[in-house]
Amino acid sequence: MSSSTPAPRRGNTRQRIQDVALELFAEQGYEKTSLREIAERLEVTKAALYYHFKTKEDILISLAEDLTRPLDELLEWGATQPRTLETKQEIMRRYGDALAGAAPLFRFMQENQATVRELRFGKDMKERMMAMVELVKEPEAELADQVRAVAALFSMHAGMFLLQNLDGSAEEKRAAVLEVALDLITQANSSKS
Amino acid sequence: MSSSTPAPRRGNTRQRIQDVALELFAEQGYEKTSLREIAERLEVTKAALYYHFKTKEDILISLAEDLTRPLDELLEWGATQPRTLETKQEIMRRYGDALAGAAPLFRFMQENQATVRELRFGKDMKERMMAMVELVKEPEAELADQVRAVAALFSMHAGMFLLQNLDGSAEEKRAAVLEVALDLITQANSSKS
Amino acid sequence: MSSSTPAPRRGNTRQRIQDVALELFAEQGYEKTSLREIAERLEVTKAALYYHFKTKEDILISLAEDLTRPLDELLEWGATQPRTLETKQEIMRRYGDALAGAAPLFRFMQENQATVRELRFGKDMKERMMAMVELVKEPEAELADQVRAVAALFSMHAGMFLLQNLDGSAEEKRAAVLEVALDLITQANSSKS
Amino acid sequence: MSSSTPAPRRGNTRQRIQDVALELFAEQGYEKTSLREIAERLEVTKAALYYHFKTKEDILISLAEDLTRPLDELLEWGATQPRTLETKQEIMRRYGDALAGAAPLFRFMQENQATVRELRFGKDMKERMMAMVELVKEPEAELADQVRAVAALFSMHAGMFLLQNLDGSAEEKRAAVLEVALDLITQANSSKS
DNA sequence: AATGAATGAGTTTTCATTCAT
DNA sequence: TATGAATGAAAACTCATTCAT
Repeated sequence: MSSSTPAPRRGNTRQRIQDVALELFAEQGYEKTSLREIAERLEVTKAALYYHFKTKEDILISLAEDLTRPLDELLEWGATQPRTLETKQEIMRRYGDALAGAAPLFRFMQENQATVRELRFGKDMKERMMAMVELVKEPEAELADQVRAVAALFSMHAGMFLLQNLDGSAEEKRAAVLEVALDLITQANSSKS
Repeated sequence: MSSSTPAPRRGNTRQRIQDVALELFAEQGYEKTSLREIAERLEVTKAALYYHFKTKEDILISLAEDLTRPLDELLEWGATQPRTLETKQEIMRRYGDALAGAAPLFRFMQENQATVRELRFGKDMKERMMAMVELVKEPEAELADQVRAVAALFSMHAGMFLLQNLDGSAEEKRAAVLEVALDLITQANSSKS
Repeated sequence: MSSSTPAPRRGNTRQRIQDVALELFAEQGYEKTSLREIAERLEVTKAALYYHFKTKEDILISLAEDLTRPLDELLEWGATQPRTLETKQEIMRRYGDALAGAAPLFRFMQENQATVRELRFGKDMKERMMAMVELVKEPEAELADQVRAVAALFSMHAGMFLLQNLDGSAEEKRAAVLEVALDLITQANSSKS
Repeated sequence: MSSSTPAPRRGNTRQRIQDVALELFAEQGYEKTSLREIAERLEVTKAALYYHFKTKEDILISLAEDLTRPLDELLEWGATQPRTLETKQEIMRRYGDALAGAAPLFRFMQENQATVRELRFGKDMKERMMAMVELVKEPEAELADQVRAVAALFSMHAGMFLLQNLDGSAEEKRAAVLEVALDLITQANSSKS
């Protein structure tokens, strides 16, 4: 009603909870992070968290949705495109963007699979990955090419945490990762089966 | 067949604890698995666990060591070999064997990274991976080729859990994964830098 | 009389915990008293104790502070007074009052020295006693007179628990103890060194 | 049968247990000292302790007896002597010797009263002290003189732990303590009632 | 004279969650 | 939009003790 950027400490608590929770979950894992810790860091009481989220798991789910949404959008978009090599490459590019845009979240999901798996969309997670693979491989690809498609996707994940230790600028690295991934996709799609 | 007494309870309890623990940790994650659960499944008391392991974490560590050992042996072996393409390929092959030999353990480590990271050899885990990368890439490889080396290794991990859903026999799949990995290594080492 | 609900459970829980804890600690010792016991006697859950005190030790510390405070006040007061015999006698009198005012606490501290010693102010306890001794003896007193000062203080402690068995009214006994203590102080300060 | 000093590591385990136990009990208190700790320091197993003592408490009792014995002997001896001032002074001297001879034990008993009290001879402990008081005071002494007798005894205890911080050689200090104690006894016995 | 393996009962502590205000 | 006070359930861990060998 008044200004477009609302008062800094008003109504944004829900968001702040998510931010802090993600930070702590990512740092120490979901189970090792207690609501007390989150509340303390926010300087509110635990009970306040319950005003905004029904359970601890709900916080996690709300976070996970932020991650799944762009992924699902990408899957939807991909489904409507022609199954050309160009489309596949574009999908990989967009996948890379999605990853980069939600890096900590992605990292967290990867490092807490055991937890996330139970989360009623953990199965989904795997299914989503399989759906991605479907989108970027040839329908009747032979095994090795399927593996290449999988490898392309996972290389991008791996890029997120192992490549930190390599030298080169972040952009250079992203570019290199993408290059390799696109390469793999190209190979996977060029067999004369 | 021979004895009739309920359970011989020989000197194998320590081993049995490790087995059950691995099974449960892998299934539900480390933090969600309580010592009570482990003890119950073994039909001993919690206190018995503490006779064999000083803490819960100690159980995990003892398991992790079973995983790290073959990896370290491979790293040592690799360090003594000539840095030829053949060696690198052999390293990948052996890496695949190590992975297959300790599959549940590996899977567990991957799905519980957040937990394992704290474990004083979590850092090491990353370092070990970096050391592996060093072994299979060219000393002065350009970024894309470094990424290829990383991708080769991670593809093998990915193989362990995403490929379950693909069809084909286990051996076929292992072979396909290896093929792609070797391919990547070969490419990574064939740049005319 | 007024309300009919089981227990008003107002904002006095913290205080009630301290009361019950002191009672039980004094009766059975700190280590032998479990939080379960305290909680049961208060008809709250163990967790409620943890709402008010971060650890069991914290309860003990909070109690100990109630004892140390008057003592420290006395030490401060003593430090500002002229070092006359009258002052010293007044210090002893006040010391006696402090003792009487916190008798169960004092008794507890005395009977649980082994525990209290670790408590980061256990050393302090001894130091405090030494500071008291400093206040009531001559600066350059010879050994025997120093001992007399010590004896004066300790007689007052002894008075608290051994004299229970003697006959005579409580006041008579307190008076007798004080008489002896003042006597000792007087002697300790009358040597023509 | 063979030599008078038996083989150093033969049959003396019981004694060694007592030594270590006393040391640890004195340092950390009885309850805080676990049998595991004692066993570890002796480099035997917990079960070995049970070969020599039926329970943990038994170890404590065996220690306590070492303390009570000289005290009881002194009480007996005192009972057979004429009730003169000289006797009383001699009792104090002997009491001082007993204290010095079993210093750590005495210290321990003092710092763990809460525990020792339950020990079926804890009551006894107090009774013993009262018996000592009886021996060194006049039968019909007035209250102040009774207090003086008590103070004399307790000064000797106090001497054991507070005087550590005073300077002067150990002998000098013992002598000073004894002087004060004898003084108090003399005063206590010189009233013209 | 001692050990290896285990137990039962307990301990302190932590956590997610609730609810009246 | 929150808080203060509490709970129930469970966790990890410890301890004294036992007993077959």
